[in-house]
Amino acid sequence: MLAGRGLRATADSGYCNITLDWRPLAAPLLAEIAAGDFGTCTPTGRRVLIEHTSANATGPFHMGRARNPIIGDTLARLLRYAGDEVATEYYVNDMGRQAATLAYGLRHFAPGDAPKVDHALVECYRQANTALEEDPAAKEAIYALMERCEEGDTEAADEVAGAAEKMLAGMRESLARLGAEADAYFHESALVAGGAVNDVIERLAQSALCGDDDGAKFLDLAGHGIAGRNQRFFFTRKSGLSLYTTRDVAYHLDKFDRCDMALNVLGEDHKLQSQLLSIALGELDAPTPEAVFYAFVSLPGGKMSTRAGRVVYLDDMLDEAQQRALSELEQRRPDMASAQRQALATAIGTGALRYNILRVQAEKGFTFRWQDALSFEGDSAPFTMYSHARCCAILRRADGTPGGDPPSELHPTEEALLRQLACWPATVARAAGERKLHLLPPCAHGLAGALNGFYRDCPVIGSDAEGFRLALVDGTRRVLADVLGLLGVVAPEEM
RNA sequence: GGGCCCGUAGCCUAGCUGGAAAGGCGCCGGCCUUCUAAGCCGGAGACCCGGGGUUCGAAUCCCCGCGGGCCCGCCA
Repeated sequence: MLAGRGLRATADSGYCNITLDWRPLAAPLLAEIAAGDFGTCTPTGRRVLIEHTSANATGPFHMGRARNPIIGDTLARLLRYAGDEVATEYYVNDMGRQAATLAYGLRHFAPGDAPKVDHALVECYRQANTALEEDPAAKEAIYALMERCEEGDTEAADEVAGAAEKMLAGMRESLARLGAEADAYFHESALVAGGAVNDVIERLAQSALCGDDDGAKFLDLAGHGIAGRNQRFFFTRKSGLSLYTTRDVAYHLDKFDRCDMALNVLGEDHKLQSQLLSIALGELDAPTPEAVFYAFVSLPGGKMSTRAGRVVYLDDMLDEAQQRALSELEQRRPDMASAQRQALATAIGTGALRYNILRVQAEKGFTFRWQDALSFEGDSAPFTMYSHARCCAILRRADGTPGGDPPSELHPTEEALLRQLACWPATVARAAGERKLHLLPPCAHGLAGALNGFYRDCPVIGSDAEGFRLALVDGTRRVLADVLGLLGVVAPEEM
């Protein structure tokens, strides 16, 4: 693209700076963007299965857990854009102790009076948990329920799975609000019922690393560089029943029948578990999943704790953000129809939340503060959305057609905008290749900022370079819409 | 006790395959009769946690500390 075009090199204080002449580059670049697949890659044909969220159905999402679906969903959008065939999946833990505890709670305690089902049912779970700790009879009942599930007792399995399903229904509403519902929900109970877990146990038992401690089977991982001396990875209890990771092995074997690559979005507390999973899969000569880990979100007073009542729920955060967007719109756009205003406020609120989470590198923890989370200025989703709406406003009002030669000399803000646009494919490639979602927001912000500068200095409609500038605005609009799309943020035509 | 992650202006973050420290919030001062001011322009503010080492050159790589997070169950 650069061949035969203007390039100028200068020496400045020991550095060799190369200056591009953007004028001859402008038309080809804008034509490429207008063609519609700028930044997208050629299809790879690779089937990627992204597992995200998979939170146990024990209560509503809080902001700490909300990082998972936002990262997972965005990763899916990004890899799809970059050419992969992507499916997302939520692994539903509908057996095991927590699910059995919830089932016990539903049977013995009354739900709270919150209108949303997960918020109401968490009361049952809380009380059941207290009973589990303080009442030996309750503990016995819960463990009995759990074991009956694993032994294939369908009545018990239905009760426990049903309880999880009720709670999950509420949680899924929250995911839908975020725009981060998974494509499929895979139930852990299906693995036990189908015999897949027993297969895994039999196969692992044949491993050279297999050991036995009073009937409980384990893999001896001394040779695998696992932390701590004498590390043993148990895959059955002495009763012969499976453990969580055993079932996870079965789940991954199932996944690999359906995909070429498995990508898991996990909290950093799952690092060791994930490592054990991979070793076990390796023992079975199966592929291993790739993981994206994220650090936890804390509150100014310390970590989030449901028990201590120090939590910020995702639903409350969304309500607050959308409410705030709505009152902003009421002030700024009294002319807008109220249904449209409502829809826009929803988009702005959820967009702002997603953007704020995605801005921070996954492996860095951060402290949640309402005032930061609700800031709609500067480096935020609304900033970029607003620039997109500006592009649309210009295009809506213009009569001319986009296209044509650039002016004899590009304005610095035109050049800056072209430069931002030109970076997009490389940003996509790197973000997708390195699974670095945090590269996307700065790209959106940079593009929006460049558009705003151009908007101030370069009149479009009625200018001598109207055709060219319309093409520039339209190109910006397209790329802006794509970045926002990857972030899961609506790109509004009006704001 | 051991393992992994993080530590950059008052605050939140980028930069970390080594080569001119970047953006936002907040603060100070300007800009709406011109395509939407959720915007734009200007200013103040950082010896990049500390100490060694490698290098012509370190926020970036190595070692030792300090501070914070996470993990180390026949739980999930």
